[in-house]
Amino acid sequence: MISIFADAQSSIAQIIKNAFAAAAAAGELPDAAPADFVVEVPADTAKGDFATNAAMVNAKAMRLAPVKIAQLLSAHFVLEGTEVERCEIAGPGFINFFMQPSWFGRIVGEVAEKGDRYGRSDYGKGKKVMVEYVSANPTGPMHMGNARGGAIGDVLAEAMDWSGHDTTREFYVNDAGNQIEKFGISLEARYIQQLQGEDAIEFPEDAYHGADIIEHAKAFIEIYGDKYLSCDSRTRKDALIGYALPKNIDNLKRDLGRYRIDYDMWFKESTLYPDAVEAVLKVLRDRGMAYEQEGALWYKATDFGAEKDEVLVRANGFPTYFAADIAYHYNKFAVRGFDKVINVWGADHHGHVARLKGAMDAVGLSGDKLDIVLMQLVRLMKDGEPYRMSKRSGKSITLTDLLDEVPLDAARFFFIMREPGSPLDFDLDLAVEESSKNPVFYVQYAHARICSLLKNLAAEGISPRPVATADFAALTTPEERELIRRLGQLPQEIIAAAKGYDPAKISGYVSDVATLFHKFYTACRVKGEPDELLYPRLALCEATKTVIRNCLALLKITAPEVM
RNA sequence: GCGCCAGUAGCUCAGCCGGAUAGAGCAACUGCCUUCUAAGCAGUAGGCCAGGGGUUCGAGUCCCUUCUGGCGCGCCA
Repeated sequence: MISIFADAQSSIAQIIKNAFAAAAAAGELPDAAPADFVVEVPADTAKGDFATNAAMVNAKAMRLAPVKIAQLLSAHFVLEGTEVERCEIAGPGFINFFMQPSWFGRIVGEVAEKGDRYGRSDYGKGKKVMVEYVSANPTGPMHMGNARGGAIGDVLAEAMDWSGHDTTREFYVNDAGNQIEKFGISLEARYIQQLQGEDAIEFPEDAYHGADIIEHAKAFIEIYGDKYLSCDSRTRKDALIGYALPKNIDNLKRDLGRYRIDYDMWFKESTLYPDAVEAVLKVLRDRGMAYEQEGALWYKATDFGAEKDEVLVRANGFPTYFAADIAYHYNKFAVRGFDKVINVWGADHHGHVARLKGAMDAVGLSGDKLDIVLMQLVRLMKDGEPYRMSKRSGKSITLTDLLDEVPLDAARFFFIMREPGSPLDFDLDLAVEESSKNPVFYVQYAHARICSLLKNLAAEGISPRPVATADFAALTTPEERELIRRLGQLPQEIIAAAKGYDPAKISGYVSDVATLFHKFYTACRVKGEPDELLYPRLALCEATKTVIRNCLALLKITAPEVM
C-alpha cells in the first residue's frame, strides 16, 4: 500500500469499473471494456475530494451523452463498505466523490503513525538505480551549472531513495584524457612564467586561464622550487598534475560536502585505462560495430540511426572521450549491475545522448536503461542584464562564491524550483540580498509557526495526544479538509518526482502544503478551543509539521523551529 | 542547413493521460494584528496561452506550419 489517499483513488476506480459491468449486465450500457479514465483531485476542491472523467471519455464509443452515462453509472455505484460518502454529477459529465469525515481522520493518523518515514514507499521495489551528477572537470572550480546539476541530481537521488529504489550517488572524475593534458600544459606554462617571467613562455590560448592555475604553480614552487625547470616537459607536467589534480579533487569533495552532497562513489575515469576501454572496444569489434579507417577506429553509429559514425580511437592511438564513456557505462550496467542509470547533464551535451544510448545497444546492453536528464544551463543576471565573466581575469562565479553569499537552504531550493528543462536565470543581486522573498522562507516559516504553536500549548500543559479517527469529524472547514487532503498525497508526489525525474514536484508540493497551512492557521484557531476541536486540530498541526519536515529533509534543507 | 529545448499576466514561472470560470509568486493598489509568529491572510487590477491552420463534443495541452529565442551538430570533453 502506498497511502490511504492512493487507496481511495483505486477504490473509487474499482467502484466505477463495477458500475460499468453492472450497467452492461443490465443492458443499459454496451458490453465493452470502458476506455481509460482518471480519478483525480478536481481543480476546485469544493466540487469534491475526487472527480472522474469516466463518463466523458466513453461518450463517443458508447454513443450516449456524457451526463446520461454518468447517471447510469452512479445508479450502479455500490458505496456501502467504502469510505465514499456520496457522489454527484456536475458540469459536462464529471462525477464528483465526497469522502467520509473518518477518511480525513485516517490520513492524519497515517502521518502520525509513520512519522519520519511518512512519504516513503516501496514503489521502486528495491530496484538498483544510479544517479550520476555534477561530475565537474577536476581541472578547476565548479560553476553555476554544476550548482544546479548538484541540487537537481541530489534531490532526484533522494526521491529515488524515498520511493523505494536502491540508490547510488556517483561522481565521475574525468581525471584522464585530453583535458588533463591541457591542465598539465597550463600548469607547466604558469610554472615557467612564475620562475622565469611572463615572457619566458607564451601562454597557450586554449589553455586554462583561471587564477587557480597560477595558485597551483606558486604552491608547487613553494615545495619543489625550480627542480622541474631543467627536466623534460613530460616529467614536469606529470609532476605538476600529480600535485594539483588530487588537490582539485579534494576541493570538489569539500565544496560539494558544504553543499550537502555526499556521494557513495567517486569513480575515476583513469581506472578504465587501459583494460576496461580495450575490453569494450573488443566487444564492439567482435559484434561488428567497429571498423578501421584512415588509421582511426570508428564506431558504426549510423547503424543506430545517427547521421555519421564516431571515432573511438584516434589515428594517434589515443581513445576518445566517447570510447571511455562507453566503457564507463558498460561498467555501470554489465559490471555493477544497475537496473537503471540516470545521468544529469547540461543541455549542451544533448548531442551525446543518442549516441551513448545507441552504444549501449551496440555492446549488447540496453540503451533504454540509461536515462539522461538534460538541464538547461544557468544564466547569471546582474542589474537585469546577463552577467558574463571576465575572460581576461579568468574570474567567474564559482560554487564557493555562491555559497559564501547565498544561504545554503535558499540556493538548494532555488535550483530545483524550476524543472530541469527550463532555463534558469540566477539573479546575483537577489542572491546577495538574502531576500526573504525566496519561497524557501515561506515554507520554513510555516514550520516555525507550527513549532511555536506547539510550544505555546505545551507551556499551558497541553500536548498532542492520540485522537480517535471518528473525532476528526469535528474538522469540517474547507481549510482543514484541503490541508489534510494535500498531506495525504506526499507519497505519490515523491513517486511522481522520481518517475518524472522532476525534483521541482517536491518543492512545489511543500510550498502548497505551506500555503494550505497558512490558510488554515488564519481561519482556525487551536489554542483556547474546546477539547473536541483542539485535539484534532493539534493533531493536524503535528501532521503538517511532519510532512514539511520530511519534505525539507528530502531536499536537505533545514527546518527551523524559530524564525 | 539539420537536430533538441523553449515561447502562458509588466517580470519569473505552474498548468499532471485533452476536460469544469487559464493559476501562483514578485511588482501595483485596498483591507486584516488588545487572542496560537503579519516572513502571514483576504481582496482589486492585470491574458488574442507567439501567429496561422487542423483533429475533437471539448485544445494552453495533440498534429502541421510560420515567426522568435537558447543549445548542439570536432580524430574536444
